[in-house]
Amino acid sequence: VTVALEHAILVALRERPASGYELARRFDRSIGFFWTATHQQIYTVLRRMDGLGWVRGEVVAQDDRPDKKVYATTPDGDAELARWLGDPLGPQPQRLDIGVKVRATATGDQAMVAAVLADLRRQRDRHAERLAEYLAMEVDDPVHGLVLRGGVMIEKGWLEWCEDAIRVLEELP
Amino acid sequence: VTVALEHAILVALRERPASGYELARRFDRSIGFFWTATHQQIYTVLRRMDGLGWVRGEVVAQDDRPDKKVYATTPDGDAELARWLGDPLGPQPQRLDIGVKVRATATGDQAMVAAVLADLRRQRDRHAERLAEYLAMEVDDPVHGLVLRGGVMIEKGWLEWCEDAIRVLEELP
DNA sequence: CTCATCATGTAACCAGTTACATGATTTT
DNA sequence: AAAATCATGTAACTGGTTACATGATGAG
Repeated sequence: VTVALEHAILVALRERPASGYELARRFDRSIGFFWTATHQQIYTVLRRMDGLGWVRGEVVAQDDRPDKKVYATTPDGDAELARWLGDPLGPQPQRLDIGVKVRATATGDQAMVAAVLADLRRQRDRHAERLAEYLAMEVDDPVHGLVLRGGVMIEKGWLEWCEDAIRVLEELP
Repeated sequence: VTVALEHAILVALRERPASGYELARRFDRSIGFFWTATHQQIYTVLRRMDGLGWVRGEVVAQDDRPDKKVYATTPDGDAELARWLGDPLGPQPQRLDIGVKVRATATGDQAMVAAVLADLRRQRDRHAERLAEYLAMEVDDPVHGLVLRGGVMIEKGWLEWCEDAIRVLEELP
């Protein structure tokens, strides 16, 4: 295993043991800055990790809600995480749809430019929204602050770039 | 088809017709800012696109080198590109290994912090390198300039964040 | 009684990666 | 003769997405 959801889950479970359902919600928030995952995938991977002995799940009965299976990391899981941390990361693959779209306008007609402009405006608004969300968050832990600043940096960068792109495409021909 | 390599290839072929081999090299450079692809994948996808009628390949004999198959977009391919451009992009999935690694240090021991620091320094150097590369490039086309500024923005942002992260992790406990 | 939330899964599919393979031509 | 570059592919695998499915519990 080189790099996958497994390690993100190990990190999350070390912060606090959780059920698949709870993990899925945490992957929509803080951890989701850097990694997203659906509940289907999380359940599947948790079972595999249990089989590998990296985590151990325990059924917890609940009165007011359906029962849940709470997972925690094992020493083997911690060892695997340490191994992965020591493994240097390769170059991150870039995959940016909006960049491809913008590039298409270099040889595109009026209609294509208009379509990309519409998408750029949507994208700009989305980044502005997320930036506002991040700026409203407060954290005490220095590492979480660092992670948050990463999110702010990304959103701010893209927001400015979208505005730049809109300006360029509007004044194109 | 919602969003995939196909559209990046259509954009590239509209800029200039090319063989699979040539495309693969262009995906290592300019287009690679926003999309990467191996030659294996490119050949496979080109054949499928030929089957769909989005591109048409023509064998070109060469004296000094092996023959090649040069592809160009067709009207159907252009139509498919226009359709995709009009289709609003969904939220881009974030997947950032280094962010997961940094977050692991929040509950990690000394050895884990040291491992992540080492990776952060490697990552920082890589971003600095790429930033220098981008800053050395010159373009005339306004759209290509825009795309290049996007690359600069990303690299600069990550470079600063890596430095931030190194500072935080060094002064941690 | 119905809807929202909590909770857990299976199955089919797809895009992309990795490993393997072949052959022409040019340069050293 | 060997190595580098140009050129094109196939096959197996894997991580992740999408669609489908079920059931408990509590709130209105």
